[in-house]
Amino acid sequence: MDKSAPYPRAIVHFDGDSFFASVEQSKDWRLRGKPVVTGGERGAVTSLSVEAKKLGAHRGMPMQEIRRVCPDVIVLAGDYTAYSIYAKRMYAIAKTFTPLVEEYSIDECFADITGLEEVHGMSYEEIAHAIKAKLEESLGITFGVGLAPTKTLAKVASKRNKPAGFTPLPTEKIEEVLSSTEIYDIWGLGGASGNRLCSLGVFSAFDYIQKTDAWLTEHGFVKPQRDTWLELKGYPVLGLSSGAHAKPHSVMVTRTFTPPSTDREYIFSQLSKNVEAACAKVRRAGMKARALSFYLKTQEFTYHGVQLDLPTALDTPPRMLAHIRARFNEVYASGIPYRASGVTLRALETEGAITPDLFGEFVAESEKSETFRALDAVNKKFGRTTMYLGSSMSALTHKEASYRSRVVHAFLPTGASGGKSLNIPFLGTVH
DNA sequence: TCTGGGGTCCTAGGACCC
DNA sequence: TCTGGGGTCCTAGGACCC
Repeated sequence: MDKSAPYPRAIVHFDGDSFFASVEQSKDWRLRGKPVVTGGERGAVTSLSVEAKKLGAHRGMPMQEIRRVCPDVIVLAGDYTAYSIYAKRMYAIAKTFTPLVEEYSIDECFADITGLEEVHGMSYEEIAHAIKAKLEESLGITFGVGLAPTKTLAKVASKRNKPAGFTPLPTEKIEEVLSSTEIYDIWGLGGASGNRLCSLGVFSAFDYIQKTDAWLTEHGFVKPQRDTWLELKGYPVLGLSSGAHAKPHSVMVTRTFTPPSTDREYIFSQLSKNVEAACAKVRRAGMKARALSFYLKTQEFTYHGVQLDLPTALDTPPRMLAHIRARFNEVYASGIPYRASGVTLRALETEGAITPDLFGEFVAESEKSETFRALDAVNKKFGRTTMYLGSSMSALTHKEASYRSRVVHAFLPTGASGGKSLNIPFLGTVH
C-alpha cells in the first residue's frame, strides 16, 4: 500500500440527512419546507427535518416542548416500512457502482471504490459524487458523503458540511481535518474512552494520532482504540462486511413496564411476552436457540440475570418458559420493584434451507434473508420491532408508484397505512 | 430526559487440564 | 506447603454502535 497516495484505498461513507424526516418529506411533497418530526407513536422525537431544527427543536426534547418551540410542527408516527425500503434502494444504487457495499444501518452505508477509476472513467472524487447525485435524485433526500482512505476517516468526512455535504479527505488533508475533530465525535471511541483521553490531555483526533503505539499500551488502550488510532492515521484495518447479511448471533427482547411492579406473576408474564416475541424472531430468521438468558432490572437499574443452556435447540416458548420458571427465583425477590425484563436467545443454529415464515408460506432462504436484512436495519436504528415488515415487503412487489397514489396515501395515519405507504415516488418496484 | 430497545465485539479472569 | 509453567475453554461484563 502506497501511503503517500491521496487514496491508498478509497472508501465512501453515505449518511442520509435527517433520514426519517427526509423520507417523510420525500413521500409527500406537501411536507417539504415544513417543520416535521417523527416519533409521534412513542411521544419521543426520533428525527427532525432541517426546518424543525432551525426553529430550535432537537432530539431528546419532549413532544410538548417541541410544540411550544414550533407550534406549526407536523408530528408523524414513524413509518419503518417506508424507511427500510428507502434503505434498500440506497444500498442497491451504491451497488450499481461497486459490489463492495456494507449495509451499515438504515440510513448509512459504506462503499469501497478502490481501483474503479478506469472502470467508470472518473476520479475517485467524481465517482463518489456521482453516487451521491444518483442517490439524491432517486430518493429525493440529501446525503452527507465522505471519501477517505479508511472507514473511520470516511465517517469523519461525511459528518462535515452538513447537510448535503461532500467532503473528500485525501491523505494529505488528514491532519488538517482531524485538528478540528473532537475526540468525542470519533466513531469507535465512546464516552468512556473520550473521558480517559481528555483527562490525558488528548482533546482532538489530531492529538490522538500524535500519540505513539507505546503510549497507547502504557495507558491501557487496547484493540478497539488501537484500530481506531490506525484508521485515523490512514491505515485501513476495518474491512467492509459486504455480501449477504450475517445471521444474528443473538436475539433479544426487552421491555420496560410502567409502572414498576413487585408482583411475581405479573413480572413472569412480562418475561413470557419477551420469550414469545424472541421466538417469533428466531423462527422468522429460520433459526433455533440452544441457550438463553433472562434478566430483571430493578428500579435502581441493577440487573439480575440467569443464563442457561437448553437441552435441545428450540424456537417455541413453552419449554423455554419451563426452564425460566424453574430458575425464576434466582433473580426475583419479593418486595423489590422491578422496572423491566428481558430475554436473549443465544447459540443460534440455522435450520433447513427452506422454512415456513410467519404466514405459513414457504420462501426461499435468499429471499427471506433479504427481508430480514431490512428488518435488522430498522431495528438497528431504533429498536422498534416492526413485526409486519415481512408481509408488507411481499405486498409491495405488486404495487406501482404513481402520482395519484402518492397523494391519496400521503396523509393516511402512517401507523395504520401499513402496506399502503409502499406507494412511494422514485422507487418503482422494490424487491 | 432519573435513563428505550437491539445488537456486536473484546477482555479479564476462573475452571480445568497436563 | 514458598508452588512451576503452559495451555484451552467459557462466561460475565464493559464498551460501543444505531
